Amino acid sequence: MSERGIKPSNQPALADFKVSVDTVIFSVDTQQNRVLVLLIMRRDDPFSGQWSLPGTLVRQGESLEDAAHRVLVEKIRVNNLYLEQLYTFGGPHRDPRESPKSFGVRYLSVSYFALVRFEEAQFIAEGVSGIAWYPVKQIPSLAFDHGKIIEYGYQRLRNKLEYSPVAFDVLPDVFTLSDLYQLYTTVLGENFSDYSNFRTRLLKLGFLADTGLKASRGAGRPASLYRFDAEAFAPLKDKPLVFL
Amino acid sequence: MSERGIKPSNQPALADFKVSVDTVIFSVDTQQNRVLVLLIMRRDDPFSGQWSLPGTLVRQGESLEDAAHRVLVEKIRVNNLYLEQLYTFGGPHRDPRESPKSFGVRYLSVSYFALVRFEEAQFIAEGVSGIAWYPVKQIPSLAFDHGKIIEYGYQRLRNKLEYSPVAFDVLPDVFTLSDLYQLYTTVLGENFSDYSNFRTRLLKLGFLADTGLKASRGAGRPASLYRFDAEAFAPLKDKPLVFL
DNA sequence: CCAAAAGTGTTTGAAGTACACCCATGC
DNA sequence: GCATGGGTGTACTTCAAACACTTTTGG
Repeated sequence: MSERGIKPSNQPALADFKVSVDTVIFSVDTQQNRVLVLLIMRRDDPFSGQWSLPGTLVRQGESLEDAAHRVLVEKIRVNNLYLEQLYTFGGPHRDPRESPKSFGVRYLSVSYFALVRFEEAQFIAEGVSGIAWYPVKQIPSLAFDHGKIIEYGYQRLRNKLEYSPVAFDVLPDVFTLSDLYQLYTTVLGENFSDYSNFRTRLLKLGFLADTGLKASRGAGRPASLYRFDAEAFAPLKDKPLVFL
Repeated sequence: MSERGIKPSNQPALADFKVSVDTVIFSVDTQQNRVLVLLIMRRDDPFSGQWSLPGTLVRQGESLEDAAHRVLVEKIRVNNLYLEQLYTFGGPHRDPRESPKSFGVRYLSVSYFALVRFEEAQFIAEGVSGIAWYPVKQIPSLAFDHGKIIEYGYQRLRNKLEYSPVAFDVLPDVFTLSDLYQLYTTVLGENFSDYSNFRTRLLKLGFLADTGLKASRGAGRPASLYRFDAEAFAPLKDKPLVFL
């Protein structure tokens, strides 16, 4: 922002960019203990036939968030998800289209981080070809630097779980405390806390409302169903709230 | 990244971008209890004559970090600072140069967050006109959306202080425990902890090495000088380390 | 000797850790 | 009744908050 719009001829040439918005969409299958990422099979060059993150190039008059939402709604048909900006990858040579033939155009990617409820997740990829959920532990080789973006996003997911209520964007509206615990162990690993202590701490925080309903799942005592109470949580926002 | 390089005519037009890198550089004057931001007076349009963040437009073949460093080294002559990416602001109409006349070119800003030691900070702005340190509490009206970027950066600074050792990127190599405490109160406010408790906690963490030297500053008992021991800190990296 | 700044110690209560144990259901 | 998963309680330890007190300097 410190150079002139019309550049004097003695100034080095500015780079021209196309900007893509690529989103790492996570979902968690607590039953099978897996964190999932939504991938899309590319149909066009470059990297045609390879898996990649869902994304698009930003159009005229469109904001970054708009572009992200456009892909989510039009292409993947996802609504109501948690979305936040992740990181911007902008080095040269990250896109093979950056050849001299294309007049030196650079491709920059603003990545986003998103979470979907697993219930909704299931029928997103269903039947449609060229779109699939992959476990984070088994991501195939991806187009561009999308592998790196996923790693970065996964790191963010683990961090966020510890100090923010993102868990409730992944869980269904109504859930049991073991669902919640399962989610945490799936993402964070086994050794973060004892179930009993996790339970007491979370309930003491006071933003889990008991619905009075019970969930009976095969054998064992039926579990109480809880709902996340956003209002009760509000005062705790910005506090150094620790779930771990 | 999901559209073709050569767009079919039935596709909506992609936006063309220039990308700027703008850096919020913080320093902390613990003596005067002030957090400072480095600002630059713009000489060119748009916003000529207004204060702004140091930044530049990315050139051909240059990475984002490269561009950030170029400004820091060439224009501001700062070396050895902590630097990390902050956020990317890319909505349309954030730059007045985005007129129809300029063929719809958009301006996107990737912002960075940086910290300088106050010792070095002082002589950066010294004598040179059009460059100055402003207390965060008294930032004037800025060019573009730079005011918003600073707010975002200041938030980051406060967060980072609580869980990462950025303090030692701001303090001199060798410092007293009250220097450290001063830094924290300056940024976080008075009520975060008692000096005596702060002291015990920090020393117990074990990454502050006593140099054996003493600092005598006027009246009062001389203070021990400490040095940040990066090796001793390494194992604590990524841990939910809390300074607060 | 007194003020100023650095550094130590003690008391108290809250919170986390690691368990052992009781409860309700399906088969 | 017994295996299975849900839920409660307790003893132990660690840690943070508050504050009183000692030490070393300059004047």
